[in-house]
Amino acid sequence: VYAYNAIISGFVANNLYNEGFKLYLHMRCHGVPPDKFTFPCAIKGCSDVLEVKKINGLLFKFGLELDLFVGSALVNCYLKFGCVDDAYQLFDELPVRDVVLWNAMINGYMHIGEFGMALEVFKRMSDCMVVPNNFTTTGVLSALAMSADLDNGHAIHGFVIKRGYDSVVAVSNALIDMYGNCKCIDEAVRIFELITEKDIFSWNTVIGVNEQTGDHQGTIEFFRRMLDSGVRPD
RNA sequence: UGGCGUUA
Repeated sequence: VYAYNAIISGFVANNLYNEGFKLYLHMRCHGVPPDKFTFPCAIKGCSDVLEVKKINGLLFKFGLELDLFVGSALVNCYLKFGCVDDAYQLFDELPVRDVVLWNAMINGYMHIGEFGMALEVFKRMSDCMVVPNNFTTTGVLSALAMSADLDNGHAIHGFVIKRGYDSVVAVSNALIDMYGNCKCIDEAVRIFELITEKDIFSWNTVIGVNEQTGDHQGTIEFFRRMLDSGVRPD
């Protein structure tokens, strides 16, 4: 089982979802019992909801129905396929909810365009004394960017500074996107300039934000700086 | 050997 897990995990980590899932089926065919390491990867490898439900039904047999890692993978997968009710029911049944599980709910709602629900879950999470991490923060900021919600965006920005997440590139990138979509171009660019290690997301986002203003010269200038910085355009 | 995040 250890060997199967290692290879399945390798496949899904490299986006070879079908290969990963096929290997999971292969191990089942050969009577190798899967464990709590197998399922999160196998779930990620599922390409349709029926396979996910099949695995979900199997969990009881292995006593893994309350495993947080398996549960998070399921919640994530259900929301990816738009099965909000299944995801919520699972979330509700898990007795212990860690930050990753909350994140899976928030980002799942975001993924299907339910920005209001994403924000609701975020608030509930804080009520439950679970501290949002930088994954949570990037997800919520992205939801606020999509809904151009500057008020909540400002509030989250304050939280980001309080917790020191402003040193995390992905968080800064999400802030740039949020301010950009809220038409606060100067603030977006200010945050961009503060990033010490600008990545491909930083450049793409700031270029997109700047271009919205119709300032083509500025956009070209950002692009030139991007090339100079050694980040390859994609 | 395991689950969640930012642009397009």
